[in-house]
Amino acid sequence: MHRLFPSLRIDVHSGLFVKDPESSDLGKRIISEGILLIHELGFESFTFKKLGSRIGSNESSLYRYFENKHKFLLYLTSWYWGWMEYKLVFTTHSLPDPMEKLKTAIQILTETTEEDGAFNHVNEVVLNKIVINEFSKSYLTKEVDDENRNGYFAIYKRLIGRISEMISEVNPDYKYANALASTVLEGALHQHYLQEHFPKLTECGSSITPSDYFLD
Amino acid sequence: MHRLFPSLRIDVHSGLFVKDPESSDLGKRIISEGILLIHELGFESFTFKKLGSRIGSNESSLYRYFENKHKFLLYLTSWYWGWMEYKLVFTTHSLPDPMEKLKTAIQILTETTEEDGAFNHVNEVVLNKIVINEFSKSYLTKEVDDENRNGYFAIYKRLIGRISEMISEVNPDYKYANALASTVLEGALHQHYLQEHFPKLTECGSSITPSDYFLD
DNA sequence: TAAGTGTCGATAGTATTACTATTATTTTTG
DNA sequence: CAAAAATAATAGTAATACTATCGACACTTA
Repeated sequence: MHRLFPSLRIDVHSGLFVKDPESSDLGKRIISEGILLIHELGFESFTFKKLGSRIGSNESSLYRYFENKHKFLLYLTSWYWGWMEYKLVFTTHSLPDPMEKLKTAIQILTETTEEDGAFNHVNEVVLNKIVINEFSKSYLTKEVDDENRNGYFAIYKRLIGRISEMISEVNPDYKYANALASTVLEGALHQHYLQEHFPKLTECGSSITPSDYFLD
Repeated sequence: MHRLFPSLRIDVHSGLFVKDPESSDLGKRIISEGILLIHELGFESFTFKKLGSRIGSNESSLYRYFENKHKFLLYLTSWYWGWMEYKLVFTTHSLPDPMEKLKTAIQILTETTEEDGAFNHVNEVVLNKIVINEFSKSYLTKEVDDENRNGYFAIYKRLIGRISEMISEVNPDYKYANALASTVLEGALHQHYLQEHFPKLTECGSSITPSDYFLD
C-alpha cells in the first residue's frame, strides 16, 4: 500500500467532526496522539484534557475539532473502516476468479494490521488495536439508531455490503450472505481480542492466525 | 424449564458482590429492578443513585451489595451465562447422537430468550437484551486480565468449553473447535443486535432467525 | 432485660468528568 | 500592516461515582 496514492484521503462523514482535523497541524496531532492515548488508557479513561496536555494544547481547543469523545471514537473507527475498504477494493479489484477474490478479501479483513506509510499521521497498527478493543462501544449505545440515521456508520455498512456481494458471487444460492459477512468482520475482531486476553477460548495464537480460521 | 428444580441457584463468583444479593429482600429487588433499569437507560446512564430511588432505597445501601456498577454488570452477565449453561446441560444431557446434541445446543444458545419461571426475581428476557447490548462492555476494559485471573469470567469460559467439546465430538478432526464455539456465542449476540439496529447487515429478521443461520 | 450485632436509610462530602463560556493572545491571510 | 481566524488560558457547572459517618431499628443471645 505504500504511497501508491500520495494524495489519497479517507472520506469520513462530516457530521463526526466540528472542524476537519485534516485541515491543520493541531488537528493531525489530535488524531495521531489521540490514537496512541486511547490505546494506552482505554477509551473510558481517555479524556480531552489528558490529550490536550499531552500534545501541549488546551482542552477547549480539542472541542473545536470534536464535539465529544464519543464522536472522536466514531471518527477514528470510521476512518479505519474507510481505510480497510480502500485496501480491499484496491487489492481485489483485478482478481477475476470470485473464489480467489473472496479469499483475498477475508485475508485482508482478518489479518493482523501492518503499517501503511501513505497516511503518516495515522498509526494503523495501533488504530487496529483500538478498533479491536473499542469499536463495539461506538455502537452499543442508546443513541445508535439516531446516529445510524445520520449516516455515521455508512462506511462500515458499505464494507459489509461489498463482502456480502463477494460471497454471493461465489455462491448465489447461499441465503445468509449479509449475516456471514457481518459475522466474519465482527468475528475477526473478536478472535484477535481472545488471542490477547482469553487464549483458551480460541486456537488462534502465534502459529494459527484468525485468517487461517476464517479461510477454513 | 419451569420450576423443575425449585431449589436451584446459579452460582456466581463471590468476588462479584460484597454481600450476596440472594440473601435478602433488598438484594433481590436490586437484581430485578436493576435489570429493568439498565435495559431502560443503557449501562452508561445507569447509576446506583437512580436505582436506589427507583426501589425506594438508598444509594449507599446498594454499595453494600455491589462494589460498583461494573461489578454489578459482571454479576448479571455471569448469572446469565450460568443460567444458559444450566439450560444447555439439562437439555442436551440425554441426547445420544453428537450431531443432534450440537444442533440442540446451537438452538438454545442462539434462540430468542423466553422467560424461565424458576427464578422469579430475574426477568430472563430483559436480561438477555442486556447481555446483547452490554456484555461486550464487561470485558472490553483495561482490567480484563486481572478480572479474568480472578475467575470472574469462569462460567462463560466453561460454557464455551462445553460447546467446543460438542463440536469435537461431531468432528474430531476439526481444528478450530474453540474458535468456532466462541464465534457462535458472540456471533449470536451480534446477530440479535443487528436485527434490531442494522437490519440491512443481516438476513435475520422476523422470518429468519439467528438460529436458522447458525444451524445452517 | 440489657447488650451486642447487623441492616438500612439519611446526609454530607470529594475528586473527577465532560463539558460550556468568555476573554486573551497568537497566527494566518488578504 | 490590519483584519480575521485559530488557539490558549481560565473559570465555571452539573453530574458521576463513589466514601464516610451516623443514627434508627430489628434480632439475637446471655
